[in-house]
Amino acid sequence: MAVLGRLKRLSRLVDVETGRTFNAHGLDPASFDVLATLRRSAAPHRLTPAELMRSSMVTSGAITQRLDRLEARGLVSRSPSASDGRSVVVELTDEGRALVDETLPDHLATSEGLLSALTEEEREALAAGLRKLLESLGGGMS
Amino acid sequence: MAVLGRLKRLSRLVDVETGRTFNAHGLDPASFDVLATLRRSAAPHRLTPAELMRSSMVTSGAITQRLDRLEARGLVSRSPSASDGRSVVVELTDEGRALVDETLPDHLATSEGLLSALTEEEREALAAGLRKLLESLGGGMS
DNA sequence: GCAATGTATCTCACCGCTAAGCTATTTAGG
DNA sequence: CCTAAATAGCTTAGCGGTGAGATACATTGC
Repeated sequence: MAVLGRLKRLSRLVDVETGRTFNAHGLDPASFDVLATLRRSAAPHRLTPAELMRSSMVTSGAITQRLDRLEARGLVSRSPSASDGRSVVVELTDEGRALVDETLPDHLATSEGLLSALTEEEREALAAGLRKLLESLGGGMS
Repeated sequence: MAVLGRLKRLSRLVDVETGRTFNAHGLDPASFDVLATLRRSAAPHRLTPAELMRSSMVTSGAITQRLDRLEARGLVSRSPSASDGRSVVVELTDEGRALVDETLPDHLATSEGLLSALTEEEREALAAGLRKLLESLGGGMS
């Protein structure tokens, strides 16, 4: 049972630490989440709000508002989908790509730092346990 | 690196699942957190807002508002501290104690269910990894 | 074809938290 | 003493999220 409590506390600590990195680049975790998801997608880094929503596990309303903010800052663009009249295509602007490319290395370094207490073996054991739990809960894409 | 992503997703899933249990008893996670912390404290289940704040890792403003809600529902009482004029003593009412006692078994069952995919050995490995990480991050009380 | 259902996105009211700042009280130092 | 700093709790503005619902378009089955 101590497992779930630790999981929660650790997740919170990780959020705080990674959030610091994002702030240093003028981003908040939610914005970085969207930008990084777009960046990870195949060039030309275009996704629909629905895809972003599934990736981020937030509601459609949250995605709309995140995109509003990012679009207002010129980091992403929204344009109507050619193939589906209900849909929208979200794309990283040059500025958005530059910002996420500048932030990502720092974020990776922060992540690495957070795990530095564990040996490679321990990390794998932890990752395996987490994956198994995620799979059992149908959390998708482990 | 997959570790941190899984950690976050799993933590979120756990929040959703445990939240369902709390809702079934007319509680939200934040309220249950306070009630359960009070219940865990030695009889007569009294703590100060500052103690609750440290236990829950939220800001003082959040505790004030949680207590406002709980007090309005008659689940806790607030009275001035006899020994420190700045301080307040929060205490479970009979009704609050009854509600948390009714909810706790369900919560434990839910928690157990969430971990049911793991063997005892796997749980211990996971717990050990999480504890080591928490310690390395100075998260306190592992 | 067309009605019924489903899907994609956005809108809006509400909610809980944070961060900053307030008041009141306690503690520490000159 | 008595001021200065620390601590306890509360207030409030603002933020990002949810959940319900609206709108528009797409798909399915008759």
